Amino acid sequence: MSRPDGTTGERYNVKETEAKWQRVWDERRCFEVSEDPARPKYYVLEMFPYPSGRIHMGHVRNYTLGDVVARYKRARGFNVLHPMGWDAFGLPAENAAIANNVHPAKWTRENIAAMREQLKSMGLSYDWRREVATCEPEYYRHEQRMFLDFLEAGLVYRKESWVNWDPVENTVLANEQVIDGRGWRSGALVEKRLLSQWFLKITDYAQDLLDSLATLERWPERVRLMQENWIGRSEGARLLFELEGRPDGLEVFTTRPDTLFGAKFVAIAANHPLATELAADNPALAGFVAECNRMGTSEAAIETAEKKGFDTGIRAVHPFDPSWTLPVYVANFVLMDYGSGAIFGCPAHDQRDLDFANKYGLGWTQVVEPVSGKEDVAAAIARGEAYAGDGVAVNSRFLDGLGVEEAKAEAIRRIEEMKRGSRTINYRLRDWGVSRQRYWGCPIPVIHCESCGVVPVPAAELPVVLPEDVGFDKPGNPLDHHPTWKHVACPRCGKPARRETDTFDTFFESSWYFARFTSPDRADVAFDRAAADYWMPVDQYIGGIEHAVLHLLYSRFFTRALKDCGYLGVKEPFAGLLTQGMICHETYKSEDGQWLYPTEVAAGPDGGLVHAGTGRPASAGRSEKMSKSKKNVVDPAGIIDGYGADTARLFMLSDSPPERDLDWTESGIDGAWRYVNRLWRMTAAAGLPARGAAMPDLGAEAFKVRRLVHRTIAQVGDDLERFHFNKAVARIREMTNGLAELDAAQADHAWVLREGLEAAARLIGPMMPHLAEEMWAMLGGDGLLADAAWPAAEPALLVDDSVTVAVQVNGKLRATIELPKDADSAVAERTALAQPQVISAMSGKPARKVVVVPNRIVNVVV
RNA sequence: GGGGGCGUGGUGAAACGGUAAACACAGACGACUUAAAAUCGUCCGGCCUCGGCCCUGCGGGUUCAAGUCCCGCCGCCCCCA
Repeated sequence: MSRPDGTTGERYNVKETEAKWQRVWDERRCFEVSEDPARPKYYVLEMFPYPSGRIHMGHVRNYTLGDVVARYKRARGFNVLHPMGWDAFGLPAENAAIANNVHPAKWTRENIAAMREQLKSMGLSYDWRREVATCEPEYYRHEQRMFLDFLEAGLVYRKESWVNWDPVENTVLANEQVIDGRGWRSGALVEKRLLSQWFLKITDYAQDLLDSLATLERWPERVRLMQENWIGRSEGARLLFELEGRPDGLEVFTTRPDTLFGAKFVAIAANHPLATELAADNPALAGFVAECNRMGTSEAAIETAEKKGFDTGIRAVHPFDPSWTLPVYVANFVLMDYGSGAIFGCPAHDQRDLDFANKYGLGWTQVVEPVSGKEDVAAAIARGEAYAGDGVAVNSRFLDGLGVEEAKAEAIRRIEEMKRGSRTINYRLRDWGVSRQRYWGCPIPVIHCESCGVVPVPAAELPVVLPEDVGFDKPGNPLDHHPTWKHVACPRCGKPARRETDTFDTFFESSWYFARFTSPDRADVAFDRAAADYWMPVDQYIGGIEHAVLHLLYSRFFTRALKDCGYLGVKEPFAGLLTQGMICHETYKSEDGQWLYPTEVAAGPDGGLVHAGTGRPASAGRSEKMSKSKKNVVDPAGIIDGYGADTARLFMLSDSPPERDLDWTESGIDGAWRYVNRLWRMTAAAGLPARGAAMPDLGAEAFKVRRLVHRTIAQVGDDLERFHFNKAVARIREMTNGLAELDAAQADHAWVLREGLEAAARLIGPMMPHLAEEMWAMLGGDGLLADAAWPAAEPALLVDDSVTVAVQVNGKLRATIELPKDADSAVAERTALAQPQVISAMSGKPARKVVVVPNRIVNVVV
């Protein structure tokens, strides 16, 4: 396939043209915006990138989608805010520092500069004046202030807590950063450790975060579902089991109080205070506890592990029967942070409890009888399957005969009556641990004093600037090793004290950046309230589905917290959300099974694939998400350099809907490239009448195409409103095919061709802005296309005066007929029945019924 | 195990319950060319007795009409366990 070769004349010179228009937009400050109460605002935001140093195809797709929306809304008259920035703190910078002996700050800033240039080569309509980088004190000083305000507002607390410890990264991981018991980045097996940590009270907002999901109508249903599941509200009861021979009781959480009479044991978490106490003088138990602590804290890890327990010898008294006692086990499947860290086990109706009871010979009693009576609970239990379904209480004294829900209510009522517990709502969501034992992050602005305890850094002393003179030669946190930084005087008593050396989880920075873009220059406050009130919420947020839970949930929480602390006026940050699919590519392997880059593979002489360097055979595997590890990546820089930004953008939009995965193919990009050139050639070809020339009388052919042009204008607008970019592209191509049929030598054709090309330029404007601008200039358009209004279709041309109506006999297509639009049903029926194919299909039988859907179909039933 | 989604030509995909496969990619043939590339044109789900018949993972159902709605399977993907 040919690539731009720089020749002038008949060829479209992409490089020069794209650079030219980028320069013009820049010089004329086309995309710089400010608040304008007179105009409707529209805030489009793409998830800001981590500055790894190079953009990848996922970025190209993400930012193309955002740019189409931004440019389209601008053409529609909105005051569009479209900013870009850098999620600049994080581990890779420290890893690079260790590996290459380069300071994280330098590494990050250089990466930002390189990526900024790459983004600029895409021709994105950002207001670059608003660029922020989260690693700069000008940015993070505000979040230090927020933290102090949250502290003040009671939204922050510090506690000793069991954490997921990644032994490779030497840091704490959030539960959601632990996948299958391993660190999400390092892949190392996660351990449990007890550390003093800062927590944000996201659980205070659990109910509102859940309830408000219903208001997020322009969010994908599945993202809302994922958040709902993540928050994990469950209703149940807390109840007290007294312990024989001990003054204290054991508080147990259960969602199934109706199964209390099926209880066979009580189990507590390995790090439950009672377990800790008992382990102190019981080495065997201490050993068991230690074993449990080596396991990850994730629910999945616990679920897949073999159920194990340790009998403490203590007996718990059944709340409904003082003479009935149950053994108390320490069990590895009970979570300290869920509920109260203690459960009672009902083997007949809970799978985990049954597994456990079978292992330790604890027996079972059926207390729920399935209503249908078809299922044999005893037989199922014999097979090792607990019955967790609905039914009626049995063997349960005063609960007998009640349905599961009624029995739950009655059990709770009795428990409350006895003052042994109460109804509770429990959430799976836990408070957000934000402390990280890392250097390249925002310092947590507190000071630890021997006499005063934890003292917040006074607001006037912010920001606590991350020192840059640190070394990475020792393991652990360089802030700890810094000779002077952490030594300060206590702000309260003046005695020597030390700074907190932990930094914030980097999800902290990304939880408010969207609002910072509304007033990035304000040094004194995080947000100019008027600007934030004007622009927020983000009207359309676009990014990867991988952030469906974490980033989006933290941002929703943060926005609420900021609202409650007087920073913002809204509680939901993102009114609309579009989650784009991944970019996939075929994978390749050499004959010895090594992954190969697509550029290392070539077509062999016999039609198969070969390794381009060695000529040895290679093989292609299925298309998978582009990843460095599988080498199935294509560098966007090379594509943009070779084909231009417009070609890359077009390909990103044309073949698949945005939320679906996109297969990157060489032939696909070639196809996009050919179309870019086709449009340019059609425009460059001579013979068009002057702009604004009066419309001549149009012949049938010209009129037909003109109608196509106007229909396309209308449809593309609809498609873009709904983010059906692939359909918009298809329709524009269809229109182009129509325009190509015109003969510019005929005056009426030429006139329609000019109108059609102008329309094409305007319609492709959001998608291929450079080509559009060039076409607009060639066609003699006024000013910049970037500033031009979206075209309007002539309504009269959108209605056809005749329509093709399908004729079916018994639901099978037999003929199509041309009818005047809105023809009378009787006319339609008569015409349909007169069709020879219809008559023959009816084979002489009378029509029993004729269904006429005007302008669409006639169905004859015989 | 629970929840959600998807399943349409060789491929990516279109299709308010109303003419399945628009628009592309790949492929085949032709025109232009000394030739190639580019470009332009024609064909392109299957079967076929050329009149038709069958086609949206499989099996049922609702409807005048089902890719679309309902039920049950099978397969794949995602999330949670």
